[in-house]
Amino acid sequence: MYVNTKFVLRYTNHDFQFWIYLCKRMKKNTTIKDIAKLAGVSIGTVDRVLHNRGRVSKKALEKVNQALKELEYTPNPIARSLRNNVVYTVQILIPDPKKDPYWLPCMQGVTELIEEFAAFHLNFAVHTFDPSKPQSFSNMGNKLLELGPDAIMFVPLFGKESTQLQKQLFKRDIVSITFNSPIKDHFHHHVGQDLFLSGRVGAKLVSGLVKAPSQLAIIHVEEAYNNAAHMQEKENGFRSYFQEEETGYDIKTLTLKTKEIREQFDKVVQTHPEIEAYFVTTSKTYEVANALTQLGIRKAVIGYDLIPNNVSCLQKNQIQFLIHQAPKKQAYLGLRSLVEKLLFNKELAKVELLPIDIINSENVKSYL
Amino acid sequence: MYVNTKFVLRYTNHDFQFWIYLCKRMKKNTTIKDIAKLAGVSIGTVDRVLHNRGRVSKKALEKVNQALKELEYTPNPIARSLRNNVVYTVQILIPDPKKDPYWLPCMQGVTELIEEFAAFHLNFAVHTFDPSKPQSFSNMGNKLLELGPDAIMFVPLFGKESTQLQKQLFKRDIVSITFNSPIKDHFHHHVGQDLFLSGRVGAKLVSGLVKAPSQLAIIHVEEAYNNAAHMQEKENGFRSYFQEEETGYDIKTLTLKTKEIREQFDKVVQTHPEIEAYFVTTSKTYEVANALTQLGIRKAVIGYDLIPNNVSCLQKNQIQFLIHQAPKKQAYLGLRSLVEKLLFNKELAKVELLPIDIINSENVKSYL
DNA sequence: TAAAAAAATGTGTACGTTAACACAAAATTT
DNA sequence: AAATTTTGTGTTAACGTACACATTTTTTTA
Repeated sequence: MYVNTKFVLRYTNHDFQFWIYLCKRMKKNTTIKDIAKLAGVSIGTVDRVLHNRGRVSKKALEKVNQALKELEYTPNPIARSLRNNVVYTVQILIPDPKKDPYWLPCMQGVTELIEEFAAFHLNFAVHTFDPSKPQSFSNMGNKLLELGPDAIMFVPLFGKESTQLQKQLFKRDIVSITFNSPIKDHFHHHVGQDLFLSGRVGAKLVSGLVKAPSQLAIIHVEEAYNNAAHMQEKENGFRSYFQEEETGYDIKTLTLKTKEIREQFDKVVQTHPEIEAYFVTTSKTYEVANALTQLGIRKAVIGYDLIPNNVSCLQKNQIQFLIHQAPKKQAYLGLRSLVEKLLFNKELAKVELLPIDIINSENVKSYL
Repeated sequence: MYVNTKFVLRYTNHDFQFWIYLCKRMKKNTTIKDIAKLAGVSIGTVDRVLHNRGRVSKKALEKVNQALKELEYTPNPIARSLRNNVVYTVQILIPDPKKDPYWLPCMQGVTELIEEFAAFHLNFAVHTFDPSKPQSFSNMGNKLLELGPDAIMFVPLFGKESTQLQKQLFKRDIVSITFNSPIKDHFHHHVGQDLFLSGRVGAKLVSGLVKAPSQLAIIHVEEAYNNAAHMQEKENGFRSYFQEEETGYDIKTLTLKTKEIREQFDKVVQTHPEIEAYFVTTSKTYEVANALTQLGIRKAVIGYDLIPNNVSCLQKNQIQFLIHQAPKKQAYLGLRSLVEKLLFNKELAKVELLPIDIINSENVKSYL
């Protein structure tokens, strides 16, 4: 990232790669002053070149550019931030954690980042929307646009509405990043997980717990909002594993509605007693686990997310594995990328995929 | 951490906790100037009070302290760092990655951190020692002491030698942090994993793969260096799980020597064909997996660390699970804590325990 | 009581970047 | 040709902290 400090990375056994690295970094920080001196102009002129502020003769421009090239100048972000009275505003839009506890960790991730960058001139505001109402998302999105922030991070829970917001942001040159839910037309930046791969991870876990031949079920729990794409990716991954790696498993896909989940699931168990393992593609995993427990049936259950209900089932061994989507980490890293873009002009990655954490009753403590 | 910036954390539904947070943070940064003004003295006097440099009258001292209390002053680390000509030196001592690939990621973690803090006045030097020679550790340790660094991070691979180094560091008031290998007498700071818990995680994974009644084996691979404590903690955790949570499993503990591992292990398989699962407490897990493959036997194998040999076995399904000790993350976080202590006087945690990552053939890609 | 010494306090400058400002030279317009 | 605008350039004052040095005040000594 920023190279402008003196340091030594020594490698006792003279590993060459590390020596090169060392040498490259050991040079003294070049400042705007050095550039000015070498180019034979004043620092004011250098600054005008650096910021494209015009009022520079062709001759001076060339000399400065030459000097810049020779000395590999990188601005000192510390000095810049100290001097700069520019206060960047970052708006954050996430689903209301009160409607779905899954989003609570995002708040924590955001808070953590804010504290970390407290020394810089940044202005954050967190806004929430109702995850069951696309209209709520659109409304808040428009409000944020009116505030004219320098950057926005949001959860693109609704495909159409998100794309629309994205277009507006693009038009206004507002840097943006999304996290958690993937968005189809991504000419933008995103932090998330490879959902297809996470489906495969679930499949592998199931195949370890339940030996072939066996009947498996994928359970989609339909939320009020449409995260069908999300669930479908997981299903595709899950199925791909069994198609490519193992034989002897038969897989059913069942879709349940959140509100009638108990009745519907009881029916599933009655009509398909042969199902040995359930792979639930949402954080509603505990619903399946609880239903099975009440029916007095022990089957393998694998699902998503460390929300309290799921963790509780995990610890009672009613769920064998959970896949952790790490919302806190996603929010933290997304916001961090955004801030580093603003402050240090660090390039934003198109997509940043986080590791897929496997959680069981034992390591769960170490993640909370 | 540092509170001195203006920002707003708004929570649309007026969650009170977040409002309080917001209010607390919204106040303007107080500077040394504000203090001076309120106390009716010059900034020089305030500075002398802040740094206990003496030459301040009792009256002035009181006034300044009063002002400091009233305005909740926190120094701006940015400005401090810009001004400060103090260059902190940080020495790092880790086992030579050429002798054991496990340590290579540490180098990467260190490098990453160095780049991140490039804008500050820091001076890093990485040194290595031979993980099979305690003498090598002691020698390098003494050399580092002579260099008189401001902080040291090291891997306390050898108990006795590490404690000795620790004492010297303590005597000289050098901030230090250890990582990866736990050290017994820890009046110091440490980043690592709960090894007992990681043993339990392994046990839980085994119990999912192999149904009771069944025979299990814990394999310790003795390294040239003594990490017996390390392995013992994992064994204790492993056994505790089966004592407390499940019945019907019989567990054998076997200790093999690295050099004669093949012959020794073949004997184990011959004399104990009933063993259904192997829990290997070191990164030499691939040795067990390879031996089993050559003998044409399929058993459950669970072990430690994402070194290339292990990953390769994992992908060929010769190892079912690996527990990731995240050496890169450990090195990165340890060094980061150290640096933040030096630059921002942030308090060092006594112990920082990282999550215990479970890796299978599918999610392994997302960790590399 | 004056001079010298000691103590207390204030001032100025630097860190590197940024941008307003001043000023001269060149290019236009009147 | 004079007046005005445009353009190019250098100077300087912040941002907040830290410390050397200058200055003032107080105390001690002769």
